[in-house]
Amino acid sequence: MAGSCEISNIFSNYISAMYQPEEAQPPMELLAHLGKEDNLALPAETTEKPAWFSELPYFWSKAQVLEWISYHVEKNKYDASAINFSCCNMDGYMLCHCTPEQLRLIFGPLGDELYARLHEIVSVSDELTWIIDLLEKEDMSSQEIFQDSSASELGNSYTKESLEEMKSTNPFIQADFSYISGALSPGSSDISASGTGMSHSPNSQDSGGSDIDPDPTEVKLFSSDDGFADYDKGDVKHGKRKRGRPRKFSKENRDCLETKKSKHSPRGTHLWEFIRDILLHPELNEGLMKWEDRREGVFKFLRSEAVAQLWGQKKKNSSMTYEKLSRAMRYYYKREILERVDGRRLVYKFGKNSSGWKEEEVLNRK
DNA sequence: ACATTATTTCCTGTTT
DNA sequence: AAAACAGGAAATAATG
Repeated sequence: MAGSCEISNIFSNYISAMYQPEEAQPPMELLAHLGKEDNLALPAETTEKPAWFSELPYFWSKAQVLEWISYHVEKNKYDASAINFSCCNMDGYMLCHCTPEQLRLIFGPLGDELYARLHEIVSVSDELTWIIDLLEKEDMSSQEIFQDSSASELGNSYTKESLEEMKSTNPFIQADFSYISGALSPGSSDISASGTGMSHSPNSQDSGGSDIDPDPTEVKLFSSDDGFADYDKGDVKHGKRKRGRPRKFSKENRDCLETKKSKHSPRGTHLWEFIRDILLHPELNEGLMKWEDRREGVFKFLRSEAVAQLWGQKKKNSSMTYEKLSRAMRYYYKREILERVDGRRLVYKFGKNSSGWKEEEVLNRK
């Protein structure tokens, strides 16, 4: 009941929240707990989610960037007429690479605020993913993590400061970024640093697709008392599971029905887009996949099971495997979203019906 | 309520 | 022998 248990739940919640871009569960609630029960007033006015709400700034589209800017203009009661909006034609990736000076140039005094808020999100996400990493990789429960000396230091300082701060400044942080950097779980031994992308996995074997990842059935990210418990969970070993997509647990949606989602298939919801986005952000993908031929759109899975786990997390399906993911990939051949590359294991190629991966396209934003 | 789309799951067989 | 690859078949979730 006390600390550790709670923290474990908090993280479970947080993680599940992050891996689920559509269903918004206000993270403030969780953060408030971290901050010791309720010492912070919740800026509850988050009934509706902006488009940038659920994604990592790197992946914001131009429209999302604009929305984000508008949000801060409003919030700061800033005089928008002073802003040259023709200069705001950038996507999240570009935005993230702006210096404070550049932002100040475009947005005036608001530029500093924007820079601060932006990097708050980014840095917090990095730290969060570090912890998530530990949870996954070591197959530890979060209690264990927080009892672990070094981890608890990090965990605590981080929960207290960054989370609290970020909460007070940006209530919307609940990014989907985690799907990229969340399970960068390197080897099964090297826990050093991963969230910010430092180590280049030296092992890019030629055919060892399934490395490090712990047994998929062992991944227990979600604690059991929160509605995620009964969710199929793939009893892969014992009884046979039913065929087809795992059934959705539909509880847990009590009053959040008021926030109706208008967009049906938001960007990044398809497997090939997910794969593409990993490829497009090598600084975050920590050796999950790599381009074999950037021009031609040929790529390779380096850590196939890890990618599958990530995909599973995004889809809230803890029993995803590369085998199943690859079946979906093979269906893309017929639709020409992918082209066949035979003879080369774990290698695929984007087809004419895929988009957004070519260098030109990337440079011209999404 | 029904149809379609995009997977997800399972399986058997083949190839590397 | 262990992974991947191939696809067929069927199930399921979300959408239209």
